[in-house]
Formats: sequence, C-alpha cells, structure tokens
Amino acid sequence: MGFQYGENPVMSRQSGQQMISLDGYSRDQSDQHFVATNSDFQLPTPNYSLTGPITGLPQSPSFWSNQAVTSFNYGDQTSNGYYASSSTVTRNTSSSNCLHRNHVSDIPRTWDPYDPRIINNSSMVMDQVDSFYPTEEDHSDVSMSPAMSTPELGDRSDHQRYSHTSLSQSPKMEEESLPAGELDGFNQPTQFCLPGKDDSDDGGTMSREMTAVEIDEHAADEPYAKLIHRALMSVPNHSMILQEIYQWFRENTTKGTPDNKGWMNSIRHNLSMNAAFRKTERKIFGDETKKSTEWVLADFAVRDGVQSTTRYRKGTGAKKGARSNSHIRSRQDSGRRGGLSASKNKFTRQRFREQRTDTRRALQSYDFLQSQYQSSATSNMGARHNSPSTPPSHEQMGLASPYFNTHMKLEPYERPMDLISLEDVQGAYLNGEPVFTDQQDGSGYFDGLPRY
DNA sequence: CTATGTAAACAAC
DNA sequence: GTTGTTTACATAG
Repeated sequence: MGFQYGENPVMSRQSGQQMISLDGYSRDQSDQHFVATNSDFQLPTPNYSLTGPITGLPQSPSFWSNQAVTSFNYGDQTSNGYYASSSTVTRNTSSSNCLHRNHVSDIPRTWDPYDPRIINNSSMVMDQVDSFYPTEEDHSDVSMSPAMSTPELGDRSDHQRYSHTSLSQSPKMEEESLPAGELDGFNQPTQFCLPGKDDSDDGGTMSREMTAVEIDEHAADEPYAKLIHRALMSVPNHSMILQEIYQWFRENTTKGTPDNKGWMNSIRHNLSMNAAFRKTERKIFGDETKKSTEWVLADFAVRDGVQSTTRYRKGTGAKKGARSNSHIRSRQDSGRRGGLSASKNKFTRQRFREQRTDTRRALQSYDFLQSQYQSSATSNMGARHNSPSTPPSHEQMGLASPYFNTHMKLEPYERPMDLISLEDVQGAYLNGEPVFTDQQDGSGYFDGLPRY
C-alpha cells in the first residue's frame, strides 16, 4: 500500500489514460491528484497534488464508478424515493473561476486506514481537480438556494472547499467498458441533465431538464436522512464531524435555522438511527491526544444512497393515540436505555479497535452482511419493503445498537465483486468468540451484549 | 400503515 | 454545553 500520511506529493501518472471523474469530464490521468496531508503540509502551487498510489477495491470498481455516475444526479431514486446523490454545490462550476489553495493545513479530514477502498490494492485514484476553492463569483453562482447564503455565516465550511474534489474510476474500468450502473445490479438514475459546462467536451450543449435552483429547492426540502447523505457525499471521504454537518445544513437547507435547536436534534437522531451513517473515531494526525468523532457514510450508502431512517426504528413503538399518563415515565426509561446503550457502544468500540485490523475489514464484507441477512430473515416477522437495497441494520453489521428493527424484511444483497468473501474471514475469533455466526442469540456479535 | 419530524430523557464527556 | 442513543408521539399521506 503506497498511500501514507505525511508523504510528499507524488504525481501518479500513466500517460494517455483517460479517466472519468465526478464532474463528468474525462481527463488525463496526470490530472489526478489525491490530497492527503498532515497538518503542516504545504502544497505547491498550482498543483497541490498528492497522489497515492491510491488504492481501491481490487476487483470491482463499482463503488467508484457509481461515484462517477451519480455525482451529478439527483434522480437516483430508489423504490422509496431515496437518492444516491452527491453535493448540491459541485456542479456547474468552472474550474477557471476557482482559486487555488496553497495549503491544506486546515483540512481535518482523515482517511480511514481501514477503509477497504484504501487498504486494498488496486489502481483506484482519487481525483482532485484544480478547482479547490471557489471564488466569490463562483460561489455566488452556486449559491442559489436562500439557505445557502445565510447571512450570519461569513465563512466557508469545509464542504465548500472540498466541493470540487471528485473521485475517478480507474483506467481499468474504462478499458473494460463496464457501464457503471450495471455492475452491481442496481438501477441507475434517470439523469436530470444538469447544466453543461461551456468548455466541456460537448461544447456546453449538454441538455438540462431541471434548473439548479429547482434542484436546490427540492433538495432543501428533503428529509434529514437524505440531506445528511448529501452532505457526506459532498466531501471526498464522505466523512464529517457533527458540527460540519450542522454547518452544511445551515448553508444548504432550510432546516438549519438559528431559531431553534430541534433540527440539530433531528440530525443527531438520524445519524444515530440510520445505518447509512457510521460513527468513526480517529486521532488527529500530528496530535495523537486529540480525537475527532466523525460520521462517515457506510459503503452501501455511498453506492446506493440512504434508506428511510424509519426502517431502523423498532416496530414495537407506541401507536398513534396510545398516549397515557405513563409516557413521561417511559420516556425516562428510554432515556436511560439510550444512555446505557451509548455507554455500551463506547465500550464495544474500544474493544473493537483493539482487534479491528482484520475483523473490521471483514465487517465491511457484504458476504458477511449477506449471511447475516439470510439468517436474520428466518426470524423475520414484519412485512416491509422489497427494495433490493435494504441496508443492513447496525445489529446485522455486528454493532451493538439494540435499537434497530429486528423485524426488518431482509433481502440478500447483490454481491458486489469488490468484497471479501466469507471464506476469507471464516475462523475469525474475537475475544474467544466467533465473529461470524448465524446464531441469533447475540453470541456471535462483537460485543457479546444481549439484544433486546 | 409507513415516513418523517420533533421532543425529550439520559449517559458520557 | 455537546454528543450520541433511544423511545414516544404527532402528523402527513
């Protein structure tokens, strides 16, 4: 693995190979840059490129290729209306209008060393276009929704600085000429044909069916889960700390008003409840004493979008009109359970980190998820959705949340090609317990904690 | 009924 | 005070 923190920038170049990037324009691979830096690193101008070799998934580029396909589409709707989409501010932005950043010292983003996209060996390249920092003109151009020009916010948040980063599919993909959307069996979106760029290859003739304003208005009204997904998709590693998510909402949605704090509560609620959002704790490079908690999109969410947070709620909740005098008491109970669970999860994570090098990779295996799906489906009691993209619950992912609906209808995933086989992780034990099991009594879970 | 938003309790920091 | 987890409840469709 050639990618390390703190390395000096190295150009990755294989001449003559065209790539497809998030902005939809092919470019020579010599343009492909990948920013990874410690806090003191000074990028040269004008090319502050820092490149891997960035590694990705060894066999299937579906993850990345979907990036390329979906990045400008808000039409990637799943059966229940969720999108696999990307930033609201990256499109229609000419790189010529953008300032070059001379340094990235304030880039807090970290790259999960356990992310299979990184630890696996392949020719994936992350693309850093040279339009890293939009100018005011450019900014005004893309700030079309009222919420995006919230006056109290004079500063740009990180997502805007990153808004011109993109991911590229590998040259290998190109050679294989695989339509990205057909790789994993998921339907690809109907493209909204966002505005073309005048200096693009098609001469700016790309058609459009929906104005950016319309999309922004539409997007600003989306449910929290979608918006959070959109926020996380707008940054290269799909990772934000909570405050960044707040800031994104302030700037990109109508929900982030200063009047009340309820929307923050809702964001936290969705982050906790939806398996598309995973919490990671990482040390800040250069200062091992500091830790940042970041929310990162699960792989399936990057690829397929988010599902309704409702789907992760327990099915046995109070029914409408079931209010009683005891609801305050029960709420206190729920709060206690919430707190205890938070505590347990913290403990679990601490244990987990100690031995996660292999097992974490295995956790992200869809084979693992699929096996859990199938076994869980045997006890499935509820009739829910038939979406092929039903995400795993935390419980199915081996995490410790007791919250997630155990009655979800579960369908096996279409097995992507890029994932570790179950055979690869059989025999894995954690603290003397098998990591992978069909048992439903919790004995096979990482935490060994009881399920509710 | 589901999807969604919201309030709130609580624990941990 | 912030963050994260969880339940309860209201409302729209």
